[in-house]
Amino acid sequence: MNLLEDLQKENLQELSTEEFLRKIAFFKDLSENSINLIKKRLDTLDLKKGDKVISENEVAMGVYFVHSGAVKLTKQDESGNEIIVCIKQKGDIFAEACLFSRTSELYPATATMLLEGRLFFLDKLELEKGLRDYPELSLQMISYMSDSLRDMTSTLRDVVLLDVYAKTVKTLERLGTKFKASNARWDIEIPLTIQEFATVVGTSRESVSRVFSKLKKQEVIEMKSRKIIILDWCKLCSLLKNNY
Amino acid sequence: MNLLEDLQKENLQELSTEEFLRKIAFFKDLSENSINLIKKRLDTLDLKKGDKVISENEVAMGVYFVHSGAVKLTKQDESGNEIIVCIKQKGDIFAEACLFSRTSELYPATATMLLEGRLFFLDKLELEKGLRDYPELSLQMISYMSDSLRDMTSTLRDVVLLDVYAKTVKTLERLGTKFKASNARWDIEIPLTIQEFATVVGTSRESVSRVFSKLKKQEVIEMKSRKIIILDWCKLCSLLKNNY
DNA sequence: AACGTTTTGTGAACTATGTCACTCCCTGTT
DNA sequence: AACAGGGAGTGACATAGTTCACAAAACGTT
Repeated sequence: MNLLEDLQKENLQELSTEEFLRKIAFFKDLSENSINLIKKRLDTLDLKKGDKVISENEVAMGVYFVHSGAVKLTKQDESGNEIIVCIKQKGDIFAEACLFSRTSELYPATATMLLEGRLFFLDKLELEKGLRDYPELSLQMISYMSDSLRDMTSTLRDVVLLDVYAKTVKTLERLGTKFKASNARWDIEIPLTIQEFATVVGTSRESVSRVFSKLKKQEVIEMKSRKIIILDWCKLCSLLKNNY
Repeated sequence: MNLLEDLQKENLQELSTEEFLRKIAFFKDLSENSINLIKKRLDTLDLKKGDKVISENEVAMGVYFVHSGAVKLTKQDESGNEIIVCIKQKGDIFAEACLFSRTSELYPATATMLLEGRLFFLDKLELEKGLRDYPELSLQMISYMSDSLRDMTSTLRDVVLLDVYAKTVKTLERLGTKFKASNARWDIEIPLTIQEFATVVGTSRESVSRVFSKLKKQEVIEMKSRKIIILDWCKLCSLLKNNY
C-alpha cells in the first residue's frame, strides 16, 4: 500500500517505462495484460527545465505522472501575479482534478518543469476507464488525493496565519521533506530561485531575501547554482519552535 | 453522475435516512441489501449550533455526511488563531482525508456546527470496505475529491494574491453560491457572524467590518440576526470586475 | 421592556511587508 | 577570460492592514 512512498525515496532516474509502472503503487496490482494496455496508452514526454506542460484554463485532456524531474503548478490572477500552488516530484500525479469533473473541463493550474525530466501522459478517459476496471487503482487514487487535500489545508492555514519569517521557514521544511528523498547526501537541494520560492511562500522576493540572509548567517541554508541548499536540517526545524 | 449536485440544490431537511441514502450519489447504485447494511452502520447525530463534531489532532475514526445544517472546518496555529478552511453543507462529506491515510491518523481539522442539523457518521474501515466492494462508490469519491482539490487551489490563490476588499467580495460570492441552494428566496443567507467570516477570509474582524460598511451603503448586503444576507447578487458580482 | 452578553463600528497609532531604486554578484556562455 | 543578463541583497519609503480601545448596537433571555 505504501509503494508510492517508497517510490519517492528511491532513485528512478534510470527505470524503463515498464519498470516505472511496476513500481508505482497505482499500477502494481494490474495483470500483465492490462499493464501492457496502459503502457501502450501512455505518452512519454521528455521535457527541459522551464518547459510548459499544461496551461490553466486550457481544456483538460488527461493526467500526468512524474517519472523524473520536478514540476511546479501555478495559478495566476488577472494582473499576472502568480503563486506556486504545489510542487510535484517523481512518483507524483498531477492534473488529477480533471477526473470525472462536473464543474469544469479546464485544467485548474499551469504546470511548468522546474527540472528537466520525464513525464507520462494518460488520457483522462483512459484513466477513468482504468479506474472503473481496476478498483484497486481507485483506492490508490483516493489515498493519494486524501494526502493532497490534507497537505493543502495545512498550507492554507500557514499562508493565512503566519508571518513571513515563519512561512519561509515552514516552506523550507515542507519542500525539504519533499526533496530529501531524491538525493542520498545530507544536504537537501531545492531547485528553486529565491524569486520562485517567494511565490510558493506567497510573499515578495525581497522579503524572502531578507529572511534568507539571516538563515545564511546562521548557516542553516546556502544558495548554489540557483538552488536552495539546506545545510542544517535540525537547526531549521528548531527555529520554528523557539520563537512563537 | 451528478446526483450529488442535484442534491445540493434540493431541500433535504425532511428526508429519512433511507431516502437520504437513496438520493446521495454515493450510494445510488447499491443493492437493497447493501444499502441496508450501510444504513445499519451509520450513526445518526443530531447536533446544535456550536457543537463540536471532531477535533484537529484527534485520532480519526471515520467520515461524516451532512444531512442538514452546516459545518465549519477550522484549523489553528499554536497561539490559538483559527481559520475556517471550508464550510460543508447538505450533501457534503467531511473528514474524507482520513481514508487510507498513510501519513497521519489524525483528523486534519476541527469541525463545528454552524447551524443545527443532522450528520451521519460512517466508520472509516466500513467506508474503506464499501469502497472496495462498490467500485462505483470509489469513482464518486474521486469525483468529489477532485472538486474539493480544485476549489482549494482557487482559494489558496485568492488568499495569497488579493487584497482584503477583493477577498471579502470573492468570499461572499463563494459562500453565496454555496448557500444559494438551500433556500428558495432571492436573498441569500450565510450563517456567519462578521467575526467568523473574517476567519474564512483570513483577515481581521475590523477589516471585514469596514468593507461590509461600504457594501451595506451600496445595499449589496445586510446583517440580520447574526447572519449575512446578500441582497443584490448581481451588484455583488459586478464589484469584482470593475475595480482591478 | 429591561437586562446582560456578544457582536459590531470606527478612529488612531503602529507595524509588517510590499514597492522602488539601486548596486553587486553570480552563472552560464562565447 | 571576459561578458551579458538574470538573480540577489539592501536601504528608504509608502501603505495596507492589524491592533487597541472604546462606544454603540443587536440579540435573546427573563
